[in-house]
Amino acid sequence: MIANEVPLDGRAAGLTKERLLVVAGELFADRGFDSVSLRMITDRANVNLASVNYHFGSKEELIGAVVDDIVRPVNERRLSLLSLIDYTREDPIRKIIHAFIDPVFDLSDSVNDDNKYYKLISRCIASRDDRVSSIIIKQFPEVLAQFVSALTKALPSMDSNSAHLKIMFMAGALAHSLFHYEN
Amino acid sequence: MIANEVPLDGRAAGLTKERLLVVAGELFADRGFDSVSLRMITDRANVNLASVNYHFGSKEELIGAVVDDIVRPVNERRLSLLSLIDYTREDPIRKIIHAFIDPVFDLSDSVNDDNKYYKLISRCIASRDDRVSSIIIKQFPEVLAQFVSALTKALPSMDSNSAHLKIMFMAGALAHSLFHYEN
DNA sequence: ATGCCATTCAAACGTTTGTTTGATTCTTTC
DNA sequence: GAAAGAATCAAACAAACGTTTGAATGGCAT
Repeated sequence: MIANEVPLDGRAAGLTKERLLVVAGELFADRGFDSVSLRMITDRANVNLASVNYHFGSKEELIGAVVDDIVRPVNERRLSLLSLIDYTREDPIRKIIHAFIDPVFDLSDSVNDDNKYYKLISRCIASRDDRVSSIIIKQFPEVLAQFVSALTKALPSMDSNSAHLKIMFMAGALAHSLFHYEN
Repeated sequence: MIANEVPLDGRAAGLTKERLLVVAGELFADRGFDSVSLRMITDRANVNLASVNYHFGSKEELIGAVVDDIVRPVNERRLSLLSLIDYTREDPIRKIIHAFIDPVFDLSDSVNDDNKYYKLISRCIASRDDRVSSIIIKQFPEVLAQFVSALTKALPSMDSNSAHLKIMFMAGALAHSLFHYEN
């Protein structure tokens, strides 16, 4: 009576959907998005091949879900840290840099087996693949703009083009460091 | 009589082989190695599909040939510049850095249409794809070792692990800058 | 127990992939 | 000019891809 027309989404455990996200993330991290087939993913996850299209619609949307799951919390934490900066106090630039970099390393080790998230994030940053970048591009321009704005606020003499380049440079160095990080 | 059993390799012009290398390089730079099919390449090059396997043996070996053509001269110039450094004079570190970076920009503009070589080199550096890295890995460890050695020579207080990381960091920043460089 | 609905499953779909084949064309050598 | 060999071509190959289908399964409310 109270709620009979409620959708009741998370019906039956939802184990396979979650397992797909985890396994797909591991494989994408290790081999890239193109080289990993749905059959590799479903075999390793011990689920049926069709479940990818059932739960996500397509491989492309699976990639989007995996990437989004990883990138979103990092970017949210970045903006959160950035908003806390007091530009009247000392060394705001150092704090800006930390606001960009630290959230990547805040991922708990249990979730980051074999540096999975490091590899995955760096694959996203380094990718010029239209499908991936169009997914990340939804979030990153906002983040980029905020950091450019923060940098010009901390260094009024710097124009925004220059700030833009410096943030990208930092992102690239970070991505590469993550990508080739071992042990 | 003089030479009847001589192989005479470079027989008929070899136009298609060269055209394959050029076109494949352009496409690999823009879309990555996996996403480009042999049919894309041969169509754009106006050659027959089978010519790839005829001239190179396989797609993998074509990738190897394309990458090698681009990376080899850059690395050779790097080592050449590095060997010229006089460590008793001023600012050897700056020269080491320039020895690593400058050769990338020495590529003539005519060969580097649409930043093709920038994108391609950065794809190689950023790639964890086994096929590509196993090709580059043949050259790069030597280059890396030489630069680590140079850096520890210029900065005796630095251990080789640290030097190693710094070179990789520089390579990553360079790759990312090249990759997202427009105009 | 029955009907309902979300989920899982094996099997097949049509494409596209890299590769191979056998005939044909062109160039070179004697 | 004839024989030989390298290079090109259209066509087909098997394998792998993402996706779709229709039946089987499971739990839940009635």
